[in-house]
Amino acid sequence: MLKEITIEQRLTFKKEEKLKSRKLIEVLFKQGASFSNFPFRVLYIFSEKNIAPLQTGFAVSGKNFKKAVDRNRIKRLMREAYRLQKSSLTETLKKHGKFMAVFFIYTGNKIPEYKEVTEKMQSALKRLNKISDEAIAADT
RNA sequence: GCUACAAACCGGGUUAUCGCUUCAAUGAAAAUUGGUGAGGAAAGUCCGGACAGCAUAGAGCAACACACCGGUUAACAGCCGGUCCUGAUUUUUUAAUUGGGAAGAUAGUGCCACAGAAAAUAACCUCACCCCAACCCUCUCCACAAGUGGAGAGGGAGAACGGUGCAAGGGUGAAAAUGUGAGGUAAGAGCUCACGGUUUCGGUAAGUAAUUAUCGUGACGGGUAAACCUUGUGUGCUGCAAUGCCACGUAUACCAGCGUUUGAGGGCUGCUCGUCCGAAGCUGAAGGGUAGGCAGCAAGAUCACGCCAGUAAUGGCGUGACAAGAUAAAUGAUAGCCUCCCGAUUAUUUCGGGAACAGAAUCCGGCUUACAGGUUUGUAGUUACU
RNA sequence: GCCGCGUUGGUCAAGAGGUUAAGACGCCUCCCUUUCACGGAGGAAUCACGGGUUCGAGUCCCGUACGUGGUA
Repeated sequence: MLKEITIEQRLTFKKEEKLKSRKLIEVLFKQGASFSNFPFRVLYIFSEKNIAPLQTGFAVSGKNFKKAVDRNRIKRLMREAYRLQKSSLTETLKKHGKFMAVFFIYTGNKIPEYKEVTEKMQSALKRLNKISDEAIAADT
């Protein structure tokens, strides 16, 4: 089991997988659906054809964290947790030719521990997985 | 050695695993390999530049900034050295360290609450003297009701008003016309004199100069220019979201105003001028589209070391180095060990917690603010040893 | 990134360098009323913070903190 996972794939987070298009972000904020899973608020939308099946962005409010150092720290933790756990969602999207844009916003007002971020990210991704499954089922 | 102060510098290290940015090589591609990757403040955006556009960057006014002296620089309100004034600290007290200031108040205007006679023209009160009415005393003459009245002369007394002196004094107040003593006077006064104080000008000595010392001469009329202002010097305006190019995409409908050679409007400046564009549209309002890429953009007032000039800031020469370039924005995450700090336990140790301030966005020179801990140097104090 | 503007009771705010810092709404205390409301009397401000100029700063100057606007 363990051997298979390590050989199977590399857990990367490349430039193509980052949500960078200003236009798509605007659409996402205007029309995208959302749910909140404290301390995250997650926005998502099924998009047109794109260079990668899943594009993601991360944000931290400047109101809660005034120092750039703190914002960077939280974004890095979120990115790391996402990178290590996103594989299953990407796989299902790939299989069915779906494209998705997701945005994570940190709404808490304390700098979190890495452990906490991983746990919460896991549950958030699970929920996203469920949503995409439902969407695929509705299509077919 | 310890303590205090000041200056300069450093501001975690290492191993493993998994990632990110960018560059190079290989490859058809996927990718692989190798290099590379935050700061002293990257911060605040407070000054000064470089660079770019605006006409070739022009003129005047306005506006803004600066202001002891010398040096330094690409430039500055910075920095270095010095002079004077003023506050704070310290038993080196005629000193040291440090904070703040220093063009002009004799160019003009304004303001100075309350209190006070008065806040700047010197007025007012008070004071002294002169003039002088009432009044008092004495003498002479006249009248009669016989001790009073009137007139005149002399003397005393000196109110109010007025005149002269206009100086000192006047409970205040942050601030009131140079302080003390003597002379002088009707009373007084820098009115005069002596010793001082502040200061203009001139001479001499020292210094590049600010200035200092000293001599002579004159003056002595508050404060405030971080009030307006005057003088001198400087600044054209806008900023890399500047600017140039490529790609993609749309639509200018309706309304209002101005104008069509008699010149609307525009060229990123508050106004005026000048100048250029403009042979017909322009502006406002409303609406539509795009918000992708490349250049700018990483070799420079660059950094490190050494030598030389200089008190220093800084400059010159030589050698070596190439040292982030992202764009919803990389420079990281986890674990262990070492180092340091705090707490508990304490011969050692062990356990728990923590790792200063803080994250490039066109680039430099400064300033300001934040900063655990450490290193070095200098000065002062103190103690011990030789 | 770059360029601006502001900060006065709980809130909205006025305030030519000069006595004890207007006003409105709200809050608290007391009076009136059987009680509530209305009405009346009174109270509450480190003028964001730290320096400086001045005899004297909410006001003028410098710095800091916080808030806020514009800009492809």
